[in-house]
Parts: sequence; C-alpha cells; structure tokens
Amino acid sequence: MSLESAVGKMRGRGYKVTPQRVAVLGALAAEQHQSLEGIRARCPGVGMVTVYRTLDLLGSLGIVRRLDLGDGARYELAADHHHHMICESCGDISEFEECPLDSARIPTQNQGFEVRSHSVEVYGRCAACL
Amino acid sequence: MSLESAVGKMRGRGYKVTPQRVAVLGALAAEQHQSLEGIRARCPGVGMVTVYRTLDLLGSLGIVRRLDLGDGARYELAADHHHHMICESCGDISEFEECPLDSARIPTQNQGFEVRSHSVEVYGRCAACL
DNA sequence: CCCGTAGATGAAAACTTTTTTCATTGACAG
DNA sequence: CTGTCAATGAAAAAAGTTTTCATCTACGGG
Repeated sequence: MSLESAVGKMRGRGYKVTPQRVAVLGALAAEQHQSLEGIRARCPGVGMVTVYRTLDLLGSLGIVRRLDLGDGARYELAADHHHHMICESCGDISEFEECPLDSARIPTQNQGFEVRSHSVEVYGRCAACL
Repeated sequence: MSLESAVGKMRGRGYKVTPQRVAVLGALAAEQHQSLEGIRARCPGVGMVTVYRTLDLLGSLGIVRRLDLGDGARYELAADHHHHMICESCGDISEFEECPLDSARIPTQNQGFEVRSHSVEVYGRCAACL
C-alpha cells in the first residue's frame, strides 16, 4: 500500500487530501503495529481528534487495519497478507508471510459461511527472551 | 472447564472462593463471548470493580480468555481449543473445533520462537446474512 | 464452633481512551 | 479567484478501566 495509492483511494471517494491525513499516513508508513500514542508522536502538528478520525477513515477505505493483540489498539498499513507472532514476555510483534491456514479445514461449507478474511496470531516466547 | 475444577484452581493457589467469584463463573458458564456488560447483567449483586478483578484473576489462572474481535473486550471460558468465525454483518460469533493451522508452516525454527498458543479468527458473512 | 487475619469487596474518585460538539479553517471544483 | 462544504482542533462529554481506602468475610488455627 503505497502512499500514492492511498491518496488515490481518498481522492477517488471524494475525501480531501489534507496535510494532516498525509502526515498520519507517513507516520503509519514509518513503522508497523504502532499504538495511537506512537502515531501521534510521529505527527506532532496533528490534533488527537484528527488522528482518530483519520484512522477511522483509512480503516473504512481498507488502507489501515486495526489490531487488538491484548495490549490496546495498534494500527498497521494493510499491505500484504501476513500474520503475527507475539512474544508474551517482551511484547515484541513480528510478522510472517506464509499463511499457515489450511482453508480446507475451515468448516464453512456446512454452515454456509462466506469467508472474506482471516487472522492468525501465534503467542509464545521470542529467541531473545528464551 | 467445569465450575468445580475452576474452584479447585482458586483454592489450590490460595485464593478465596467468594460468592461473587462463583457468581462471575456462573455468568461466564451461561454463554460464551460475553461482553463485560453481559456478564454484569448475569450477576446483579456483584460490583463492577469485583467483576473486573475477578476476570483478571480467572484470566491469570487460565480459566477465562479475553477476546478482542474488534468490538470491545469479550470473555469466554477457556475450555477446549477452538477458533472463531465472526460475521462482519451481524456480529455473530460461532466456534469451530478443528484447528485449521498447519504448524509446519509457522516459521518458528529460524526465528527461535517457542509457540505456546495461537488464535485463528475467520471473518466473513454468515448464512443468515447472505 | 469461634476467632483472628489476610485477602476480598464496594463506593467513590481518579485515570485513560475515545467520541461529540461547534466554531473556524482550508481543499479544491468551477 | 472564489464559494462551498468537508475537515480541523479545542473543549467537553462519554465510555471504559483502575486505584484508593474503609469495611467485610472466607477459612485455617485454636
């Protein structure tokens, strides 16, 4: 999810491209899995309310994804499909690309459920904490 | 996770078995995936603070599990291993037992990560909403 | 069975996080 | 350039959670 395509999505849907929104996008691009506090620190000139509203907007556009991994809300740019490995000791979050889900074993057919997305989180201890 | 074994875990670790704690356990047993509000409604005589503290305690004992599926905290009795299927339209949560994870495809070896647990959430549309 | 005590409870207050309100500002189409 | 309507920001409100502290009680020892 490049900054240009995000801006294009906003323009395409009739939303204005303001410096504040661009600043929030830039903050999100700097690091994945940031807390609201972290994002705010990266765009000092933007009011808290605007950060909240921008994250909502970007979320509804599918540009950012909100994570709840047990320690409050975190946000990531919804780029590629990936999953999370969370260390229960130090809280470090790492990503992995290969999807370990076997879709054949998701019991959707008999329940008539249409899958649109999924998430996988693996909890444990990272190498540094062992 | 029967009520008796939960009580046993509490006793075993030196925690007192109070009527309030039993009431919260009973509320949790009545339905999975309840919000704090729902749990509170099922044990009217128990103060909010005590419900929070009891959920914390039961969580640390591994008796309940906290879920963050996008619409605030929910709690479930940590019984069997199971995963969640969430309808993005009506918010209904259903469970499935069969684990669709292929552990061989979790890249833990090269990263020296020790897996202790995992969660899988499948999002989409349920039969009723389609 | 009763007592003493450490742990548990509940009300209020404090805090944190998120949303609403509303006057002002500014992006951008024409 | 100009007008308009969405966007912004400060303050206040609302929602969610934790701390404080005085009182109460589960339960082991007597």
